[in-house]
Amino acid sequence: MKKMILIDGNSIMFRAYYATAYPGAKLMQTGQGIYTNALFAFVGMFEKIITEDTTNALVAFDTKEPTKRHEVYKEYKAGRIKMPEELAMQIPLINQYIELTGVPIYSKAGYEADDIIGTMAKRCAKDGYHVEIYSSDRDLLQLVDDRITVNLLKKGMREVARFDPKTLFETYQLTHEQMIDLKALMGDTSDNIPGIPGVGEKTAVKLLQEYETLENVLEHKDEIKGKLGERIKEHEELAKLSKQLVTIDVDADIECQISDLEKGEVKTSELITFFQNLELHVFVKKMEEPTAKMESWEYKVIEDEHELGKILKPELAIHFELSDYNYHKAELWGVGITDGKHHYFLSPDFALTSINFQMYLSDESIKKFTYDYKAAKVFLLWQNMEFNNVVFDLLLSAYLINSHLGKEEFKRIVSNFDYEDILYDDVIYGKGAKKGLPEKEIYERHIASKAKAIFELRDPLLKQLKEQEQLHLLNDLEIPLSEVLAEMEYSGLLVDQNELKIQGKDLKERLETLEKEIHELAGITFNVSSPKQLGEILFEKLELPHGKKTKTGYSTNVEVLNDLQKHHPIIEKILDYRQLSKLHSTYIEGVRQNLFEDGKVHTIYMQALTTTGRLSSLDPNLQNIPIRTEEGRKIRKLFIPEENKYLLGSDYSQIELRVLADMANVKGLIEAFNHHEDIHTKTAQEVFHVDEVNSEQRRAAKAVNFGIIYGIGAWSLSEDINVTPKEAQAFIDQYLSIYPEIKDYMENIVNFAKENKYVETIMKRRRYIPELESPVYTQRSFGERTALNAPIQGSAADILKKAMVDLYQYLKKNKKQSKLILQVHDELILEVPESELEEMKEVVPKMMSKAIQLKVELETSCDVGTNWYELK
DNA sequence: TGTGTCACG
DNA sequence: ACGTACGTGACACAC
Repeated sequence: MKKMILIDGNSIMFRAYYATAYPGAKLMQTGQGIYTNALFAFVGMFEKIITEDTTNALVAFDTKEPTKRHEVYKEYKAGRIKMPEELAMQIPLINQYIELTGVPIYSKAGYEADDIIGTMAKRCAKDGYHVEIYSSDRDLLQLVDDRITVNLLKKGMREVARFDPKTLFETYQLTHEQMIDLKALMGDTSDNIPGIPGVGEKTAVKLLQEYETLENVLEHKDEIKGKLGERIKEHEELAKLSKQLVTIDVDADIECQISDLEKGEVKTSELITFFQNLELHVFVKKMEEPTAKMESWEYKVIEDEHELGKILKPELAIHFELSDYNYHKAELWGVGITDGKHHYFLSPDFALTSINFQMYLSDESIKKFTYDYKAAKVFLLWQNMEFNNVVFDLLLSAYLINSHLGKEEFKRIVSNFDYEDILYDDVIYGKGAKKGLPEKEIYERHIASKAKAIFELRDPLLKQLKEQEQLHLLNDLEIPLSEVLAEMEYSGLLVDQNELKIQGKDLKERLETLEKEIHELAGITFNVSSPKQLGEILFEKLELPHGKKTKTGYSTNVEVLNDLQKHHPIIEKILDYRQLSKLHSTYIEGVRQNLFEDGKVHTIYMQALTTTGRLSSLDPNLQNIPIRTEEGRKIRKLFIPEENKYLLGSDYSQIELRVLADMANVKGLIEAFNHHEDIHTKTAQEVFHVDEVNSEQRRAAKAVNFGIIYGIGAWSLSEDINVTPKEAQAFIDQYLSIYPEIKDYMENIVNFAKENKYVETIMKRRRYIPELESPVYTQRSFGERTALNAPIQGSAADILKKAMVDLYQYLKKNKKQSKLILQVHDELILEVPESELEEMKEVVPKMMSKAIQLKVELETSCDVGTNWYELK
């Protein structure tokens, strides 16, 4: 039988909006602040309804105009809350989406979507179609018959309840005709339909089971006893009016024809662009799947040394496809190679055993292009192979052009440069537990296609880098840094396994004791690690005064707990428990899980991830090892140098403030720094007009100095230094009058950002700030703070990176055994043999200080120890 | 998978 | 009326 799908657009749209706009939810938005939550949920539902084999369908919408129902009953739908602005803004998007799917849309002034659906349903059923209606409005159940099925969306939108005459009767013990009378009797608050006051669903069903129809109920009204009978007699007219209102018009005067309901072609490429623009990437991925790319190019599988020998030459793009993001333990899935004209695939076995290939990759005089040089280089180091003289890295280049791209996957990066001949990794390999290799031809081609993309994007990206004056940044900073980081990661950091065991055992025991004590004090056992359970115990069972609440319950963070210390002895224990369990699970267990057979941890420095230009570290994160509390700091004893070596650490003193002093040309700061004054004390002296600064004053001055770097606000500063927002504001004003150049800088940089849509660092690293154009205040304010902070944080990152490259080259040139092993944003840690200790104590801090020439000196400190704990 | 929490610069 | 400092990563829990 021919199938016709009729969709109640309004009803589904509302359901889509409210499914994702529950109280406290943060509505989904694009970077520009366009709301997309309703669209997102609508598409999800729509895709389930409209499938590839749908041939006939219609989406019906209401219009704003009054309807016939308003004419007979002016209170119709009165009191209904206005459509939220956030939803109204999405209606054009939803319409646009439907149009792109090829499904016809219809609406007509004076008619509700219900009436359009009712009328078309009957017409189609008469014409021999089987009709499937989709809505979340139970009113439509009156349309059910042998040829019309109504599907009601359930709450989570995950499933639908399907009603045909049989299931309808099973569910309500009523026929479809009786559904109308049911509503007429009980009314409907959401549409402001009165029904008979005092009659609800239960009573209405009972009446209909006895008398079958509303008319028959009214006819026999005198038989009905008691209050109910009185009410029916009294409100007979209301019931009749209600019936008129709830009856769907199945013969509406609409010019929509069955022939108009043919589904058109999906406008695939436009739809992809639509989703891309609205940052709904999940749907973009789904679209890519069935639209396999035009196979307008061929690749060749290279299987022997002879063939390989013929294709190896300078300036090939080479892509190593690895099974896992953690390349220290990943396996190779294949290698893609291209010279721009011919494209090749190498199997993992061949690539890793070929002598020709090994020689080629390690050759320092042959230039190569790749994507994620560091990943390939480290992977190959584990295979005892080298990868040298890479002069173009697609990942790093894209990251420099727009630092937001670094977080994206290969496909999304290249598609940003309008290169579309690439599929998503998810689509090829699956994801999560299901990740694996598909058919040979599919993944070989995918891997070769990546090499092709690297090659073809090289020229345009280099051109753009040149225009943005960033070639230096790529060639002399990021690519050399990849080599430095590769060696650091591969070298790894040795862990004292005995210390790990001792600290682990100690922490475990103390945690068990604390847990028991906490349970005793609470008078009940519960999971102390569960913020939910803890909140209930503290604020309901123990009735402690609760502070702020979170989305899901009571807040139990350190701040809240500290304020509760005096109320109950349990709090101190909980704070201890929290601290120790953090140390145990994140650091002791974290390190243990990431230990390699060589007794070391091999972190991964993400070189193209942060939007500011900093590195980040993972598996394990070695950039957040505790130091602020003595208890936590002991974790640093786990990390030791190799035998007969020392750890040497050197860090910049207040590099970000110095960068600010330089970039904003702040006379007062420059002078203070160059006289080696304590900058916070100096600031306090100026701000408070005193010679002798007390610790409170210094703390406040320090908070402002920091706050300035983050794009300070009076409110947050007041929280930080415990004064009223007004006092904090006065404090900031005073600060800015002492350092007027900072005030100018703040204004200038925000204006620059608004004009150019980006800000840049000393070394021309860019960060685009789309939030500045957002209509949403919080987004825009965030953009302004970012404009202030990114150049400072980013320049400091540039400088340390430069120092790393300089130092690495020095060590290499002078054939030193000392090597860099850690970078923590403003400090470097090296492993140094005793014989080089004295030299390195000189060289390392000096190279860091001289990495760049600023208007202020870059001071550095230097410490040596036999474990990380001993540094500083 | 999202949330709360907390470790670092 | 509203928000309420920049940049990260990891863990446990709850759904």
